[in-house]
Amino acid sequence: MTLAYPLNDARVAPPPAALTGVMDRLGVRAGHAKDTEIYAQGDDVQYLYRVVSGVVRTTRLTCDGRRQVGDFYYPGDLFGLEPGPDHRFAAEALSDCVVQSVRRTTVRTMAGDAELDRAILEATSREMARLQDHVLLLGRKSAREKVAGFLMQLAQRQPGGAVMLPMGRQDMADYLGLTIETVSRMLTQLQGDLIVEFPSSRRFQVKQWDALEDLAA
Amino acid sequence: MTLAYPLNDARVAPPPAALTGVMDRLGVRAGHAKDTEIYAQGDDVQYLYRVVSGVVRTTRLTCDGRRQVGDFYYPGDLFGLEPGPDHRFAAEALSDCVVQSVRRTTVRTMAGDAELDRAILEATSREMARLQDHVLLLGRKSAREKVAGFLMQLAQRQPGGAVMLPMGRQDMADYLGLTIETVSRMLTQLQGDLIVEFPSSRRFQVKQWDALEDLAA
DNA sequence: ATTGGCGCTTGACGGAGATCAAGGTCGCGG
DNA sequence: CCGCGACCTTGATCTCCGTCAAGCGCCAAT
Repeated sequence: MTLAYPLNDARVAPPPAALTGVMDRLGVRAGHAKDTEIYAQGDDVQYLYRVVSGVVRTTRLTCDGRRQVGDFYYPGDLFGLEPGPDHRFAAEALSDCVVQSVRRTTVRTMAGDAELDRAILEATSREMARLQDHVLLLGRKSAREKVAGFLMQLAQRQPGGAVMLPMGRQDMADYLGLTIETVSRMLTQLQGDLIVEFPSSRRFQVKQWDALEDLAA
Repeated sequence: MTLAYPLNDARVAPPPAALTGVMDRLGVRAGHAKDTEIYAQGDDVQYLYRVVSGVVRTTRLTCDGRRQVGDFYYPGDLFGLEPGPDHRFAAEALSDCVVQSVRRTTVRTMAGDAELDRAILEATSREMARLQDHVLLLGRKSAREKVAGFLMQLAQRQPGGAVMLPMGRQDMADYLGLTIETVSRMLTQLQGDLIVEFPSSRRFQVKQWDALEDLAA
């Protein structure tokens, strides 16, 4: 029995081969301008999507206007994998981006091969792992830990020197269950502790990986 | 496009037929005493489980001892449906309980029928819906709203008059990302507002369903 | 170069919820 | 019936983070 859960590679690993194959062959490309909706909260779940370029975020709005960001999707990531008949989260273009999509029914009829069913299951499972991590993050972590954990996730995706932050402070805040002010304060604090360095507000570099890992807990 | 998300029936609906069939035929029953582990965090994912009697909780521990409760499972519910090769949450008997299990590999070889694959997918999807709701709950709700929402969930499961609370205050707190004191205060507050009534600490009755729904948002 | 606007940071302050510390209640074994 | 222990509630205080309000830096349009 392990007790430490330092990193979740669900976020890094590529999607299952069977799905990328279908996407490659049948995916229809469409461009989406920054901050436009790809599908809305409440829409029927009909398509399966893949990011080609740019970044996508999923969000959910409560009736009184509070916003929760579900996740961010990068080139190569699948999204729109939702269980129910309708989308509980909306998907929006975080930046100008290109997205491929195929009808779910197409995917299903292409199947019969359990191969593809299993691939969807695997992709869904990966989505679940993200959600589980998100639950722990939101439920039991301090602001500082949340922000540190978030930066670590990003840095894992873009290994090497400088890491880009495609999203603004508000998106981070809504992902972490914080306010922009708190996010900003934690960032300057982490920078003050020489754990991370921000040459500009949308770009950073990890200075002490071990300290960041410790914090993210 | 709908904006309000009052209730999630994922929690109420029965599991897919194909799986209950396999469980009925092949499930091996085992008793578990209160507060004992059914599987541990980090264990290999090998079985699929179903609650026969009693209640099960899933929990995750951070290295520094903070605890997050994943969910509570009632008779008829499937659990142990986790994506990765190892369990990220442990499962424990909340009360003395009886649990049925089948090997995943058994389930898989029984398949080939896509029927069963789809059933697992559906069950997994339902699990995801729970997680999505949990994320919203933890990220963007006040203590009062969290507790109200929790009570509503329970009441939906056990329609009719008195609702039992199988779990203690600590388990509620760890599910909601709060402390026992805060949970307790919110309960007395909700009772003071005549929204709900506690004849004893482990049993309650909803007095104003509409007010409770409003609160849960 | 000037201006305006937007996104980010910073400060001062207040409040929701955590922490610390007693009690209270209930159920069980003696 | 009594007493012990686990669980729950309640109160006092503290602290982290949210709120409110400037101020700053950067880019784009005039």
